[in-house]
Amino acid sequence: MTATPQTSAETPHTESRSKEPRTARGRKTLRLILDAAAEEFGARGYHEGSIARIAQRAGVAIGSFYTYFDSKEAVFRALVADMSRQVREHVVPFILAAPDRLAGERAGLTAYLDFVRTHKALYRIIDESAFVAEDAYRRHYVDVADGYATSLEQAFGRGEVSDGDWQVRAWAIMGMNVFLGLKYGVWDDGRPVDEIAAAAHALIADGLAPPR
Amino acid sequence: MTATPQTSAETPHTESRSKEPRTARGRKTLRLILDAAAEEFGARGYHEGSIARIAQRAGVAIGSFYTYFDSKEAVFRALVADMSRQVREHVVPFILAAPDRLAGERAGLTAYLDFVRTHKALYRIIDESAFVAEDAYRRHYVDVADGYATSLEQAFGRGEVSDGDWQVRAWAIMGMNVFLGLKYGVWDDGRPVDEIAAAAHALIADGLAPPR
DNA sequence: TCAGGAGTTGAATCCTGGTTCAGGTTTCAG
DNA sequence: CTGAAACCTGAACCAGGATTCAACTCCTGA
Repeated sequence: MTATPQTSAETPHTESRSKEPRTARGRKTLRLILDAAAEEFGARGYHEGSIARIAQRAGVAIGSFYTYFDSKEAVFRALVADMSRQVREHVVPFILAAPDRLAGERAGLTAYLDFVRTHKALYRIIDESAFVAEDAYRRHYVDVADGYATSLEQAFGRGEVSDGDWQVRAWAIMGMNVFLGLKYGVWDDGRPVDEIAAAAHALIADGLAPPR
Repeated sequence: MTATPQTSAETPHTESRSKEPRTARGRKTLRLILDAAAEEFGARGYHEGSIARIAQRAGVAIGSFYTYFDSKEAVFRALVADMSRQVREHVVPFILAAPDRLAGERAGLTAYLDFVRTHKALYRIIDESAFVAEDAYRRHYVDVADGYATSLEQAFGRGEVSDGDWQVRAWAIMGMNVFLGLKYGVWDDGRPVDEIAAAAHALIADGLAPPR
C-alpha cells in the first residue's frame, strides 16, 4: 500500500509509477497498460473498472500490471496527469495562434469541444478524479485557471480585454467551457462546434446586458 | 433535511424508495436513514460510504435499511433527487425577488455560494451522481438549464437582456456558477461571496471586451 | 556461453462490504 | 383485547476483485 521499499537508490520522484521500465520491452508493456487503463476507466469508470480487465485489454498478465504500478489508484493518477497534459497540449496552440485574446477564446473553445468529442473517455476520467484523487483533480483545474488568469491579464496589458478580477474570471470561463464540453461535447454532439463556440464567444465578449 | 413524504395520498412514482412507510414510526425511521445517508455519502463519497455505517449513524439495524431501500444505489438516487430540489428551492426565491434578470443573476449566485458553503456534503453528492447515477445527474442539470433558458428568454421579452442562443447561454452560465461554487464555495471560502458574485456579475453583464 | 537482472505469468489468497433471512417486537384497526 | 401487518434486528452468507507470490522466460553484458 505504501511506497515500495525500493532498496536501490531511493527514487525521489516517481509518485505514481512504482518502477520505471528499464528496457524497450518494458516501456512497450507500460504503454499498453496505460492505454488499456484509459479505455477501461473511460468505459466503466474507476470503481467498475477492474485490473483484471485492464490486463486483458493490454494482453498481459495481472502480475505485469503490478510490475509497473503499485495499485489501482496509482494507474488512475498517472492517467489523470497524462490526460490533463494532453488537453492542454491540444488546445493551447489554437489560442496562441489567434490574433488576439478574445479570438483565442473562441478558437480555444472550438478546439476543446472537438477534442472532447473525440476523447469522451478522457473527459470522464478527469471528471471522476474529483472523487478518486481529489488532489490531482484540484491541481489540474488550478493549473488551468492560473494559466488562464495570467493570459487574461496579459491581454489586458495589450488592451484586448477590460479590467476585472482575473481569478474569478478565469474560474468562471473555465466552468463555462467545461459545461459546454459536457453538454455539447459528451452528451449532445449534434450541433456544429463553431456554432456553440460562436454563441459562447458572444456571451464572453459582450455579456448579456441589452445594447444601449 | 430531506423532503417529508408529506402526502399520504399515494405518491405515484416511488422509483427509488422500495416501500413507503405505513406508520408514523416508519416515517421517522426513513427520515433518520435518509439524513444519515446524506452525512455518510457527503463525508466519504458513494463508494467509500457503507450501508453499515449509515445504519449506525441512523441508530437502526442494517436490516431496517433494506426495509426502505432496495439497494445502496437506491438511497443515493433518492438523495440526489432530494438535494437537487433543495438547491433550487433555496436559490430561486432570490432570483425572483430581484428587480430584473441581471440583478437576479447576481443575487442567485450569492445565494448559491452561500448555500454551497453551508452544504458542502450536498455539493459532493450531486457531483458524484455523475458517476453513480448518470441519468439522475443529467436530469438535474438539464432541468436547471431549461429553467435558466426559459427565464432568460422571458427577460429578453422584457428588454432586460440582449438576444442570443438561450440554451448555450444557459449551459455556459450554469457552468460558470458551478465552478465558482467549487472554487469559492467548497475549496476556498475565504473571500466574501458578494465580492465573487459582483465580479461574476460584471462578466456576465458586460463581457470581457474592452470599453469602446 | 552464461549469470542474473528485467519482465512475465495467473492461480490462490484475502478482505471488504452489500444483501439476505429467520426470527422478535411494536402498532393499531376492529 | 387480539391478531396480523408493519417494523426491527444483526449475525451469516457470499461475490467480486485487488493484491501477492513463487516459478518461469527473455535479454544483455562480460
